[in-house]
Amino acid sequence: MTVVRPKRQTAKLRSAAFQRIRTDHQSELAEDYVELIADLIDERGEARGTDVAMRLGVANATVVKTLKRLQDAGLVTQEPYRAIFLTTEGWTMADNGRRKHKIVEGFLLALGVGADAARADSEGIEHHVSDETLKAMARFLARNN
Amino acid sequence: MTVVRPKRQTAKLRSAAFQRIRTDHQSELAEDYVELIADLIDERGEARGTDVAMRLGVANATVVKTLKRLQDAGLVTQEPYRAIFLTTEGWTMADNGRRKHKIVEGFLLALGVGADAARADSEGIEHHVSDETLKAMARFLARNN
DNA sequence: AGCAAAGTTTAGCACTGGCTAAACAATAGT
DNA sequence: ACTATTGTTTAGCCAGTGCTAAACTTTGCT
Repeated sequence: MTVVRPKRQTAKLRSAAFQRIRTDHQSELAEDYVELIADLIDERGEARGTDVAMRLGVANATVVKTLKRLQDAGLVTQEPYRAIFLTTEGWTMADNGRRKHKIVEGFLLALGVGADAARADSEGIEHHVSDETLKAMARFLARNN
Repeated sequence: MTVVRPKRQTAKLRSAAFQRIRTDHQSELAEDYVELIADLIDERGEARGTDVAMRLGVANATVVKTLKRLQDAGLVTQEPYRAIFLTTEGWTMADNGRRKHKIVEGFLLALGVGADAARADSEGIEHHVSDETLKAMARFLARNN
């Protein structure tokens, strides 16, 4: 049975997209946390670990552990048994995420997707949208306001 | 400092979206593998671990380990030192993924996103699109063919 | 003030998905 | 047929993200 040999040159290029997805996944969780913490602070004046756990649907202990990493990453500050704060860097990331989120969700709605699906899907899509695509969505949104 | 207390009832609902993202992530890798294996079989007649590793941009050993899991999951069959095959279930998943992929990528192109970004983004977005959103994209695509 | 309830953290486990280095198998060239 | 090259698997490491149960703080009530 004759089999075509691989073309190694093109493979490397192709893999870039997958590589981006993997690194995206790393920051994804961080963005979700930071965005959610920002929302909580805006909504209630403070963000507590339990609320984060609840909204994310994970155990308390998981949040504690993740917050430690986010703290190491310089996105968040927290004293034991206290509320969570965002650093400047954390706020930047949060605002960025929220901006993206809003565009993606609005875009889906404008496309005719129902409110529930738009909300749920935008949560996942948000992290995989390049600037270029985001601009295209914003353009569409502006045309179909 | 007065702080508004959490509303627990709504939190549970909100967390559903995040929960879906987490389960999505679990199947995401499987879908990527299976889709890629299907492509390789179609393109070259067979899929080998090395090619998968190359295209995914991942070490060979990682692929071996993952394939073992996919085999346990009933998506793939493989003998040591042999090519990889998809089970019926594997083909179903692959075809489904490729269908989705095509719609999402085509949609992004129709939206005015450049070819490179469309390809890269669709790879990531593909896994976070509900049927409803997919239908909306297909509709758009049909209108703007 | 003291104690019970509620909230938070720690400890320890499991699994996934990545890696490198070393061992092993298959293939191709002489 | 042998050997060198290439391809594949195993072994063993690490970090991330999840969990439960137990320990420890804080808070609120009498």
